[in-house]
Amino acid sequence: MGVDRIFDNLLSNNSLFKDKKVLTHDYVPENLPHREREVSELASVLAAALRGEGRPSNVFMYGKSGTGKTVLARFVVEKLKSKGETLGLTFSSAYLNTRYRKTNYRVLASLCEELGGTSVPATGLPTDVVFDRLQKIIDSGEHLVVIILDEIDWLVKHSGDDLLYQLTRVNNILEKGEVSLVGITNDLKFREYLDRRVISSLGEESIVFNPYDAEELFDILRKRSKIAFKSNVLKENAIKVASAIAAREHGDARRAIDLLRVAGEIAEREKRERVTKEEILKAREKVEKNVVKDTIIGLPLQEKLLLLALGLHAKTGRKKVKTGELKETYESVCREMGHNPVSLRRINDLLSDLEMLGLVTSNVKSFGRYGRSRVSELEVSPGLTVEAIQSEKNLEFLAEQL
DNA sequence: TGTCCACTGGAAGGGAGGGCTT
DNA sequence: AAGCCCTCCCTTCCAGTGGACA
Repeated sequence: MGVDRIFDNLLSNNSLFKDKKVLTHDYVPENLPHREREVSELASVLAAALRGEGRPSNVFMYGKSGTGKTVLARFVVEKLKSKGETLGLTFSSAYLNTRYRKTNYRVLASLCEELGGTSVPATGLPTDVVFDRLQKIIDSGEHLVVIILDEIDWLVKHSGDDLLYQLTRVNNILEKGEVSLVGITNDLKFREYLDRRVISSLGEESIVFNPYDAEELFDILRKRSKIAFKSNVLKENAIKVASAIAAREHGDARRAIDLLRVAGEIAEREKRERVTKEEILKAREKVEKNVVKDTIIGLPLQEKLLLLALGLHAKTGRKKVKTGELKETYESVCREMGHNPVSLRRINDLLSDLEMLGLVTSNVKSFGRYGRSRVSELEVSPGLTVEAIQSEKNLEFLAEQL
């Protein structure tokens, strides 16, 4: 096939999608079916700003992944901004996921960038200087700023709740601007990590999100697919299957939407004219794999090496490993690859990280006379781990041995 | 009942990479 | 350019600990 024709084929191939972006994660729909209660709860809190009743309370939103917390927060804040506009009021907002920016410094830097459009150097500045900058930015606006902190548990587990405390207190210092915080977490026990003074000011209001059931998912998927796919492409039965699958996985709407998108892509590639149950089932496997793979690919080198060591243990049949044993394997992996191993103390921290990502489970267990250790276990298939890690060139060799 | 193992996890500090001030 | 101070990632040090075993 001539090079010039490679793309011809892909382009001429009649797409099954009408508007594919409707099936991506950052798409915010026109309305949020089955979340009317939550929408009105958040809206009624934020409405204080519209009524001129001063700063709205900080809000805390809990619920498992894919229950609509993130999209709802963005949705309501957007509505608030546009309603404000009609009343001649200005609001601004910032959205930040602390899973990827989990130090105080980086959170503040991101907020400065998003609210003030000024870039902050990656390191070098004292954190309190960045905090001052943020304060000035907010104050110069002379209006309410809504800060949405998603997956806020990552920040707190990694850096403590000092920053959160400072942010809840910042209104006392600000002269003109005001801040309302919307914290989002899928860790239902999150409160336990917080200092009481933070709970009392951050948890002024809280909204709990329950998982969607199969019927609700079906309805959501049907509405989305009407916009996303050309007519008669997606069979009703396929939507049923997708919603049933997602309902079983704690009602994760995001996963369900992924299923539709990937199923559509599979059908296109296989040059089908319809998306059926078959494609959904194929998509299911692929989506699961992709989530895990992307997570692993994004890992720092040392965590990948650790994961490989866990993979080696899983391969030899002893899935549960004490940290001491894991360290031996990990060190031989490092030797093989020509990397310097990190200390035992550091391994512990890395394991905690991997556990938060859901790639590993671990429990501290006592073996009485034989000491006390964390027992870790790989939660994903060793094969998939290797596949993902192979993308890192210099690890290929070792990965082959698994 | 006490001992003692094999760690865990907090605290402090070092050095690489970097910005700000003079 | 020098000197200072910062963050981030990591190390070193160490007190603390659950429970099998003597």
